[in-house]
Amino acid sequence: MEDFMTLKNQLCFAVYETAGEFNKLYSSVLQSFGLTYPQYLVLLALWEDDGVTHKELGEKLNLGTGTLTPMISRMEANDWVRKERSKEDERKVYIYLQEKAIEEKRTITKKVAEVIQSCQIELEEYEQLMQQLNTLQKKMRERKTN
Amino acid sequence: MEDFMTLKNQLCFAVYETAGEFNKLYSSVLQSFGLTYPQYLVLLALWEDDGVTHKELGEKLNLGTGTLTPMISRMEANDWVRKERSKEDERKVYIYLQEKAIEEKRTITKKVAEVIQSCQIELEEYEQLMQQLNTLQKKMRERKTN
DNA sequence: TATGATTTAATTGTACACGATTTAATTAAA
DNA sequence: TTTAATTAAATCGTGTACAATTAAATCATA
Repeated sequence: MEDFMTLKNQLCFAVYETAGEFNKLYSSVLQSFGLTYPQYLVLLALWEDDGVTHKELGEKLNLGTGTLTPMISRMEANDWVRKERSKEDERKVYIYLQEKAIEEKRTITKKVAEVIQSCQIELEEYEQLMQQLNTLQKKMRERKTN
Repeated sequence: MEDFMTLKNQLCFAVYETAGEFNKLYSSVLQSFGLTYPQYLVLLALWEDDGVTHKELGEKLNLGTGTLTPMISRMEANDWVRKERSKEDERKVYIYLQEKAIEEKRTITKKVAEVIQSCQIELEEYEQLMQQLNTLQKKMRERKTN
C-alpha cells in the first residue's frame, strides 16, 4: 500500500516539478533572445493568431490582466509586440507582433525544437501525455463543487 | 499532419496549464487555512520528514534559497514552522514544524483529499500520469547538452 | 596555523501569477 | 435620456521563482 501523502507520490507535485523543468529547459534557449518562457508562450499565441485583443490573448494563455498587462509592456519595450487601442471600442486593446518577432520566428522555433529533440521524447509518449493532461485539466475545471 | 507550433499542441503548455489548474484547485482549499499552494508543499515535505536543513528541504522541493528563504520566513511568521541554527555547524539551519502544523495536519489533508476526489481521477490514470511525468522529467534533466 | 577553497544561507533584482480594486468606455433599462 | 449595469484594461498588494551576489562558517592544505 503506497503512501499517498508522500511528496513524491503526489501528482500535483509531479506536475509542478515538470512545469519547472520545462521553464528551465526553455529558458536556457530563450535567454539568448532576451525572452522569458512565458513571453515565448505569448509569441507562440501571436504567431498563430496575430492582432488579437488583450482579453482574447489572456483567455488563450489562461492569464489574467494582472499578469498579462505588465508582461506585454515588457515585450513592448523590447520590440516584440505593439499595442493598439481599438477605434470602434476604446476599451479594447489589440496586440500585434513587431517585425522583430516575425523575423526571428524561424530562428527561435528552430533552437527550441533542437533542445526539445535532445530530450529524446517518443512521439507516442508525447501524444499520450498531452491527451492525459488535457483529460485531467478538464476534470479539474469541471469538477462538481458540492 | 498536426501543427506542432500550435499552442494547444505544445506539451510544455499543457504542463504549464495543468500546474496552474492544480495551483488554483489547491488554493481554493488552502486559503481558509491561510496557506498558499507552495507552502502546502513545504508542509507535505516536513510532515514526511521533520527537522531537515534548509538545504535538504530545498533539494526535496527543487527550490533555491532565493525562493525558500522568504517563504519559510512567512511560514514562520504564521506559526507553521520555526527555524533553528545548528550548534555543530552554524551555517546550517534546521526547519521544524510548529504545533499548529502538526495539529492541523489531519484537517488540511482531509480537505485537500476531498477536493481531489471531487475531480474523479481514476487510479490507473493517476499512476500512469505520475510515471510518465517522472520519465519525462528524467529525460529533461539528463538530456545530452551537445 | 594561516590562507584559500568550499559550503550554507541570506540578500538583491527581475519577472511572473493571481485576486481585488479602480477607471474608463459601452450598453441596457427605467 | 439620464442612470445603472456590464465590460475591458490597468493598477495594487502579496507571494512565488530564479540567477547572481554577498556573507559567514567550515574545511583543506601547504
